[in-house]
This record gives sequence, structure tokens and C-alpha cells, in this order.
Amino acid sequence: MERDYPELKLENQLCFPLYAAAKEIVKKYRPYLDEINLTYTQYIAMMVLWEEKSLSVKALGEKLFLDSGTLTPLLKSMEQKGFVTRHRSEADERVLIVSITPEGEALRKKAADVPAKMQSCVRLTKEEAVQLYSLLYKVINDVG
Amino acid sequence: MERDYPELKLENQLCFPLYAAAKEIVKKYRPYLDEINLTYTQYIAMMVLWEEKSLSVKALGEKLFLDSGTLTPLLKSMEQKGFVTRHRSEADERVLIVSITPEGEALRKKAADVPAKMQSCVRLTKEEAVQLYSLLYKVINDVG
DNA sequence: TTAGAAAAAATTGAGTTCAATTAAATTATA
DNA sequence: TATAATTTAATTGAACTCAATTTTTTCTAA
Repeated sequence: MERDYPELKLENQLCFPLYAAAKEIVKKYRPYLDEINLTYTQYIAMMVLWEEKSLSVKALGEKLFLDSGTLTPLLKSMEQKGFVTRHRSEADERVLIVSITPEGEALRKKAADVPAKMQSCVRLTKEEAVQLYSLLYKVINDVG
Repeated sequence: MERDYPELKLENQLCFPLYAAAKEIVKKYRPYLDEINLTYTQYIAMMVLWEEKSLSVKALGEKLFLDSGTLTPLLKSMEQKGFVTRHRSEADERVLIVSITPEGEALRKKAADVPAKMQSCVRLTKEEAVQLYSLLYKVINDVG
């Protein structure tokens, strides 16, 4: 008896457009981020650092949903580029503190027009964007 | 003069929850897919193959938004596992045809309960899921 | 106080992703 | 027809991601 399995059709998945949209959007960032010598993952790490100035790898990982397996090489590369420094906490030697450098701060100005350039790529109305944002955070917070 | 740069705050980005949600969802699949010896990318490739039975690498790539750099090693691995075969088209030797095997077909039955298991992880209402689906495809189709 | 548990990063290995290039086959054109 | 352009996969290299393990440090409890 041949079954149809509609639940296994690609077009009936919610995960697939999520996966595909994320990938395509990140790809869109590339030319803009190339100009400021950042990858997408480095870019979101810099967003945290522009706000926080200094925090532990663990704290950064919680904000970005990334672990040390991803962050250790990422932060070493960003240190090489001069955007951050890495040093152990004196209070607790297990903790590695990542801090923004003046070069990292300076990058903020150059990055300031990236969000606007990206917004023009994603042609959603303001309402749609707000709705999408809200649904995505619902997914993130629910998937516990 | 110190600026605030709200447009560069992580919580004001649309791309970040998209990136994070996609990552978290794919991670959620892992235990279920481990049981049927597939990775997430292999799983979506199988979804296409369960429908199409046979198609070119190019056609598969267009459906999945993936190129040969990703698909070539992926399909070799799936061939190793016995789920697909790979052979050149006789009409056009440039084209590599991927075809599902009986083992690949048999996997469909085992995969049939994966979508239901995942749906219980993502606690959106039916209406929210429909809305999210629609917005995501809008993003995918717009990002040209 | 000291052994054991817990916490934080780093490391390792498998797999994914993409840009750029290469190789082979096919199609188009001069 | 012969050459050039195009198409399709494969390859290469850089980067990301995560699970699992290891190392170091700190905390806890006997």
C-alpha cells in the first residue's frame, strides 16, 4: 500500500523556509560585511561588544546561542584583526574576558549603514517585519 | 560625540532571530534524525527524493538552495549509506542524476513520525505557524 | 582539609556552507 | 566546422557549528 506522506513534503515544513531564509539572508550580508572585514558571526559578536564593551565567552555565547567550540576560534580571529582582546579574569581564572579595542570601536561607525542596506534587501512592510520578529522570538524561547 | 547606534543593537535586528531560530530548530531535529541515520541536510534532501525519486544535482540544489560544493560530499555520504545512487545522465554527461534506492524508500516509513515530534517542540498555534510560514517564504522570494 | 563535583574554555572531529576555481561536456556562433 | 561561450559537477580552501572530550580552576561536602 503506497502512502503519500504529506507530512514529509518539503513544502509542508516550517523548518525548511526557516533554514533557507536564514541562509539566504546571511549570504546577502556578505558583500557589506566584506567591506568592513567581518564575517556574519563576527558581526553579531561585534554587536554585543559595541554594547557591552567587555564580557566573558560564556556570556557572549548565551547571547548569540553559540558555544566555545565556535567562539574560541572566532574570537582568536577577531583578536588577530585587532578588534578585541582576550584575557583571563583575575577573579576567576577559568573565565576568559573578551574586550573591545579602539579599533573595534572605530568599526562601529563603518558598520552603521549595514542595517539600512540590508533592510532594502528584505522587502517586508514594517508590520510584517514586526510580526516576523515576534514569531521568531516565540520559536526561540519555546524551543527549550 | 558618542552615538547610540540603535540600528546596530542585536535586539533590533531581524536577521539575528532568524539565524538563531533556524539554528535552534535544526539542533532540535538531531536526536530524531540520529535514529534514522540522517543529518538535517540529508533529511531535507531525502524529502525531495521521496517525492521525485530521481533528479539532477542542479535540480536538487535549486530546491534546497544549495550548490554542488555542499551537495557533492553530501550525496556521496548518502550513497555510502545506501539511500541513493549517483550516475551520469546518458543524454548529457555533465549532468549527475541522483536516484533513491529501496533502502531510501524504506527510510520514509521510519521518518514519518519525525514531523509530529518536531511540531510538539515548536509551540506555535496553527495560525502563528501559517503566518510564520508565509512571512518566511516572502523573505526567501524577495531576497533576490 | 581534601576528595569529588561543577564550571569555563579549549580542543577534536564530523559535517555544513559558500566563494572561487577547475574540468568536462554541450551549445552557440563566427 | 572550429572556436568560443555556457553549463554542470567536482574540487579547494576558509569559516562556522555542534557534540563530545579534555584541561584547568573553583566550589562543595564529607
